[in-house]
Amino acid sequence: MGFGKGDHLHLIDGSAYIFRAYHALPPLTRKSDGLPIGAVAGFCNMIARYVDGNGTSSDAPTHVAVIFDHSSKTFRNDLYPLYKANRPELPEDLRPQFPLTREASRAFNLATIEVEDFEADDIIATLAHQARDAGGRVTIISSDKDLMQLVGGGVEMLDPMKNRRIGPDEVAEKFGVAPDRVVDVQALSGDSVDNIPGAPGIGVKTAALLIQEYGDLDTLLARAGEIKQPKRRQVLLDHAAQILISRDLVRLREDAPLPMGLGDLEVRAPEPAVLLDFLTRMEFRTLSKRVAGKLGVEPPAIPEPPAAPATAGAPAPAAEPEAQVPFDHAAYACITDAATLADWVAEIADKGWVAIDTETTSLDEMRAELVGISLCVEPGRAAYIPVGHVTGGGDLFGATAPAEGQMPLAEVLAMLKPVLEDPAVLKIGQNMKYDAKIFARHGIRVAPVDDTMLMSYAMHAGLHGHGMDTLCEQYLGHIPIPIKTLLGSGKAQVTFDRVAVCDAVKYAAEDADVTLRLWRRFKPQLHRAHVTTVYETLERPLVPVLAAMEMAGILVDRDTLSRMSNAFAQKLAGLEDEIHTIAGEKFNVGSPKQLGEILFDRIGVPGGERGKTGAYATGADVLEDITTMEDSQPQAALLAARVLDWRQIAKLKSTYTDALQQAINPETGRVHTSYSIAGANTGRLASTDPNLQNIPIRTEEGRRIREAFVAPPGRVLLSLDYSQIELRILAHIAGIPALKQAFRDGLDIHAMTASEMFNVPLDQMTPDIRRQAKAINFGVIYGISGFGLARNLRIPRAEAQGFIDRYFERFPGIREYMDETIAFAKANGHVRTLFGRRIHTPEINAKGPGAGFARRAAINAPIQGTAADIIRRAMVRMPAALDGLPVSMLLQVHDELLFEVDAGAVDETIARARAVMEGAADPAVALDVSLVVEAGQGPNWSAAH
DNA sequence: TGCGTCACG
DNA sequence: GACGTACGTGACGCAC
Repeated sequence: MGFGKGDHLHLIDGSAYIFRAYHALPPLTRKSDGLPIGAVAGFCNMIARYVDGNGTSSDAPTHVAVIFDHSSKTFRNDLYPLYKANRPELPEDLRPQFPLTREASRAFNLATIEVEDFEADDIIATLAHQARDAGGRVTIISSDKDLMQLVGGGVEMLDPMKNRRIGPDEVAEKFGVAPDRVVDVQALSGDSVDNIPGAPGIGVKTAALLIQEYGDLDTLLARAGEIKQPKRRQVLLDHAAQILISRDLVRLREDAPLPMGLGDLEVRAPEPAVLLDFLTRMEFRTLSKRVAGKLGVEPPAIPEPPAAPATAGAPAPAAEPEAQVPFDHAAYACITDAATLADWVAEIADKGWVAIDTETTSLDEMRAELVGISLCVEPGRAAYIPVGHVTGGGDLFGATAPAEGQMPLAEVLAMLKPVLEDPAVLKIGQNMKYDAKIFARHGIRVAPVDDTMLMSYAMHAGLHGHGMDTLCEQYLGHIPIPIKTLLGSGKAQVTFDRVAVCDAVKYAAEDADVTLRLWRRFKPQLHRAHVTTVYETLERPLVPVLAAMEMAGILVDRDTLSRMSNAFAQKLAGLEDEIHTIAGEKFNVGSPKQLGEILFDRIGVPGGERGKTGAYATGADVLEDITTMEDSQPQAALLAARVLDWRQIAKLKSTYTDALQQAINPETGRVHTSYSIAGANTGRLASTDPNLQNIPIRTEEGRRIREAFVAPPGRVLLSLDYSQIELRILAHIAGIPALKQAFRDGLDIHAMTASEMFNVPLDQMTPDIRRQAKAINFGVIYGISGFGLARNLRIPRAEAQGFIDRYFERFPGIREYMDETIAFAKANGHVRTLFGRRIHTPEINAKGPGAGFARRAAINAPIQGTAADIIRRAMVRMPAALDGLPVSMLLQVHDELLFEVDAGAVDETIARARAVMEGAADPAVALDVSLVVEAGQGPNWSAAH
């Protein structure tokens, strides 16, 4: 018994495991008595996976311990009473699970350590220290950044979720300094989670810079007076004591009194009787069976409680967490013959649902070729049907041949089509719009569908992304096989058809498996989150509508773009020469860094603010200011003016005239964008590849790009857009009588605002006064601040604040709306639109500047989100309303819908589409303000406006 | 890959 | 009283 050179100690951060397990799993209870055991179940699964992993690892530990926090109060509370003071209260159903997790750890025969008055982190630090001194190696199984200070000299970390090793390089990447200086950086930057104060206004990046420059914290504090930036200098001088306390709080103790020595931690196999007894008492059926199988003993019998009554529709949540059915890649089938596929199809039809996923050669659905299809009908049982895999391609000519043993694509599709189109079989996907488009290109109309991405979006917008990897990790506690491991990355990246079939099976089938598990979890949660209506009316029905719009695409005239590109190229060359002459030297005009150095260092323009990277800011607002310095800085003023011209043209050329030509699909001759439904937190769509929601319009030169978006002969483009929809929604939600009346009277709303605020009669309104009022109106929607308005209008801050105060005075209701919205967000962690869409605001109760962002976002979200809901409702109803007319809906630009229609059907289309749009809130919400839609038409998008 | 910049609503 | 600030997006080029 002992520990020395060649030994390898694993230290498992048990407390972190518990919290991870608790949050990853639904609130499960023990069947027989209702004891909450979700966290214990998750904990056991993680430990079981860990033990299994060691069995097959060539780098298995010789010693291992699981470390827990003893209680929430430690010596750090004596150092700083507010330590961890803003931690939320421990959930009621978690506390009783703590002793059970200790018991679980012991049942797996793992040394289990906790020490009064010390955190788990200190015990880990102490053990790591001892093991290192003894000449052994240490792996800390945790992703807690607070442990990163221990890395180095034979100690490394392993992130158990990402299965990623964390060595000195990874620590340096996170903190910007070597592990031995991490404490210094943390002392400066503080930590809002643990309520460590640090130095106000200094984050990790600034802290790392300072430590890099001065070597260590003590030197930095001793020489703080030398710091150039006045704010930083003052902060360090004023808060030295607080920073030193912070260091004591973050520095881990290496002298925790331990109840055992390293030698006592030798790896021991579990005692089957002890472990199975524990699992049996917890009533973990699946895990008991699995563990018994591994240990080669008979699984224990656990009496099955009486079955719950069957419910209609979606299946009830699994009795045990989904994680209890392991993701076992070996259990996934590869379907290569018709008989097997027929069995699967029969089972799908019988079950009434299937999770489905397609593998293709491209993310662009309009160009992607189908490579394989995966199916899953119950957790853990999934299959992959390869149809388009190839072999070869490595030689000079890249010749390939179809991989052997694949069913013909046509036969597979013919067999699947009946279930895919069967109204009684629900097709479940993750981002189904993608798969539906692939199938549509093969003549299959997939319906009905459910989409786990959209379910998550309806429930969790603002909390996290909704991609499969995120959802799987968050809700299933599992990291799916990264696609990169199959395709590689960068230059060496290949398309999915080049992946060996046996590798593809594991990856593809797992995706369908994950999707099905997510669906079983999310489906019953929708109504508990009160977002069933949102999902059923604003998300799910939008999938086929958007798929049709994207497949239709818009006709773009390549010649027009090409001519414009050439003209831009000439103009750019001329401007570039001129700019170089003015500057007196050649430089890259497109480099903000080089431009800044010329303006501020060489020419000597006063001011010049540096950004995060240390380069001067040279944004349009900065350059515009410089153009006004004709008298004092004539050279710089001229240079700035020409650079602004150059930038505008360069933007138009690279982003629009050049890129759009690339985006024209060779088969259809049209441009097909892709809308992300779950991209923007507020409910807005986002357009990508290419983005057709930011085609220029504000300047004359830019607007000409829209002339390249055309209708084919005999047809016209038709644009319908909501007039002032966000201000109308504001008038309704905040209940502003003057604003509502103005909309009823059909007034120019910005002029009315100006008149009301500045006491100018409408018939004496000047464009400049109206412009200011317009900025204030928008400011209100954005969660106005004096600073922001001042910057926008380029007026003194006090004056801007005066405007805002007057606005609140003249339009009572706005202030109340803002206060109530923020209070709601603080109490509930989310805000809602008029149609019930939830937008989470997790930062609203934060301490730092994040709270300011969150407050403004919370004010804006119900307004922007309600507008987004309204146009979604219109879009969902549009196909039925336009049925029979020779028209296609092509694009959505937040408050505008663009159609392509036969010239003879324009009036009828306008009438029907306008009725849908103006009535889109009905009958769910009766708006106090009517919605007004303006229409325009023409041979191209510019003319249609 | 992150940042600065700029296009849109 | 200080903090940093208009809301929501996506794409491009530069510099690392």
